[in-house]
Amino acid sequence: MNVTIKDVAKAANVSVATVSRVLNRKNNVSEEAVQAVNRAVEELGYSPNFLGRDLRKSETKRILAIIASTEQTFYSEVLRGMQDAAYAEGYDVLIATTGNDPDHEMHLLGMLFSRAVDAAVLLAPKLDSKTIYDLSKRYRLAICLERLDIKDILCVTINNEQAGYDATKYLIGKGRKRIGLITTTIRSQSSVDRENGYMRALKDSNIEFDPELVFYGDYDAETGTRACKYLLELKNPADAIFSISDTLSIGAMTYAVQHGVTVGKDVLFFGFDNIPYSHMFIPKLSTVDQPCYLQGKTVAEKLISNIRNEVPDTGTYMLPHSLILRDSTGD
Amino acid sequence: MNVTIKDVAKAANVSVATVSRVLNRKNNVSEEAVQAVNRAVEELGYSPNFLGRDLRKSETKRILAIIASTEQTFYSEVLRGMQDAAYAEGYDVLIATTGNDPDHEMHLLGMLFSRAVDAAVLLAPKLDSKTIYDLSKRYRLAICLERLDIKDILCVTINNEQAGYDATKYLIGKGRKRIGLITTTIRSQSSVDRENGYMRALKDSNIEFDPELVFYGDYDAETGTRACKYLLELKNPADAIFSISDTLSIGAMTYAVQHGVTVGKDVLFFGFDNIPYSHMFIPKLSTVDQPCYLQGKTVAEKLISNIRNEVPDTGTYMLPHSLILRDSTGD
DNA sequence: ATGCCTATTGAAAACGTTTTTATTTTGGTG
DNA sequence: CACCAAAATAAAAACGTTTTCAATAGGCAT
Repeated sequence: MNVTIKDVAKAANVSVATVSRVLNRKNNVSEEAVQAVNRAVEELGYSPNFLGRDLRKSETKRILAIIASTEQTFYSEVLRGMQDAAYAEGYDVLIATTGNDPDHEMHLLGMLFSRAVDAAVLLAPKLDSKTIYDLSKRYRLAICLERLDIKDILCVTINNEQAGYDATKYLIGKGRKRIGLITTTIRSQSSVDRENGYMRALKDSNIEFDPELVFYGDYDAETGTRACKYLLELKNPADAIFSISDTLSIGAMTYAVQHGVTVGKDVLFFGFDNIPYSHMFIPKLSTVDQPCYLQGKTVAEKLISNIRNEVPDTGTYMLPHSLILRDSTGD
Repeated sequence: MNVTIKDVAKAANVSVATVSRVLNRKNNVSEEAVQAVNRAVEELGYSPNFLGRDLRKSETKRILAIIASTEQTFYSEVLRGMQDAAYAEGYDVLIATTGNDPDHEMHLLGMLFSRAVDAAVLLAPKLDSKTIYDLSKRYRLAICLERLDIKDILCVTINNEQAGYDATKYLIGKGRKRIGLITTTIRSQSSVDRENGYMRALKDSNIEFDPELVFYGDYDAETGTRACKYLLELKNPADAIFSISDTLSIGAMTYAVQHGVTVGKDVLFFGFDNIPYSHMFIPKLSTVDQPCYLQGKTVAEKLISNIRNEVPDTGTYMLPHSLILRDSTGD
């Protein structure tokens, strides 16, 4: 029914081995054969079945990027970095989403066990560290944008703790003492790290930590709005708000603007991720920038070299972040 | 090196055929054998190699969604719809991005030719219609969110022409006569359709089309900002602006707000897509809502049933859109 | 002419499954 | 106890490639 390498061989009057050699640009084949095979391929409209090839070669030249959802727009640059690096090495990057469901995450990792891809990158791991760690011993697996509390697994990220510290410290430097924190109930290592940075900055400045100033919620702007309402209506309200993501900050600022609060003066806002909207929203949001493209590129490069090398690189690479200062902190 | 079905067979003291039957839950196998095999699988940590399985079965149970980039956040819901439908049928959805490059799009479709996936959905086709059409005759291929100027290929979308008409007509109904249009230089059928709808609405209301009122640019907010500046600085400036995407509208409104223009009164704005930010941005943006999740779900369902059926459904399905009226049109 | 090396080729093995076909075992019936 | 059908199993073929191995042909030095 479907045209296979055998049909091509027959049409070109050569053996399947020769066809394969031509198709894979091996050098030890006569010009004559090359012509004949190419003509036959053209004529029959043949395109090789990778299922056969992959099986034989035991490789697919594909790597899988596992993300939570395509909603968080800031994955985009990371993925582009991965694509570029992978493509340059002859690999394709496939993306799959977990919806933050550990079971689904495991299901997708099944593609790794079953050799449907050569390697995988977790960009929002929800499985427990031990599980991931064990898997990383048997398969080519890396973490990006996050880190595990277990070391010894290839990991490309930023120092989220330090970033949280830096942002909070900046607000404190502006004379703020009641600094609210908006974070998520869904725990990720990066959130925890950012929170810890926030704590350390307070401690560092002899400001007592007030649990009332922490708001836990979802990942969307609406949560930011509710959080802001809550934080500003406290008996002892917040005079600055640090969120672990720009989306939350923007939601928060929405509330502030609509309730006559002067952003950047009455209350300062600091976000995280430097998403495109953070500088489109008025007032513009101060935020922490992380090198998305570079993280993606780096993790793909290292992972692919791990595929090739016998002993894999299991290091942790923390790329530099930076503070972007805009209207929302009065800059 | 790696544990295969043979090793399991040996360990369980049965034939590979029996192992396969157990693993695939065939009924004609004794309870005894089931136990033995399961024990062996457990012991050896075996997980089947899909390259072998896929080759033999000539199917992968995976479908590929090809998008431009993960940046346009509104793909997210479409993909979720596809996932849900696919997952329910035992399929996985893989996502790959083209960056609007037709060559890369073709490269990705190679996964279809080479049987690395069972079917594919194009969500932002950049290849020419004829090429796609020809491919759709040989492989399971569908279009979503867009349509081709060639019929007779499975396609799930909305009536973009009508939607463009509706939005423009609404602005006209508000007494506007100088209606600007912000659109993209990158041509997609949906953009063209929306533009045509805009034209038809003008004609319908005996407003002469003025090419000066059309601004072509990129897909980002910054373009919207520039466009707005241009449209408001015309000798005969715009009193309403319809953009083919919310991102453009938001960029445009950013300019208006910053230059003392009262949005929803001095100038009306109408967007497209109803992205989350459209109602977070202040003022809130009036926009066209399209049923993203449903389009994704529908196309996946129909495509999978096409995989199964001998003669495929090649119909075009236009799902209903609706106008969302908010601040930016003074509602 | 003979032998040897190299370039090119074809036959066949291999990859790890599923499925078909053939064989053995089981259990029930006369 | 013999027979048969049904159930369970094993052996082998099949999927479409790549790669190994062996064989052939041709060119060159002796």
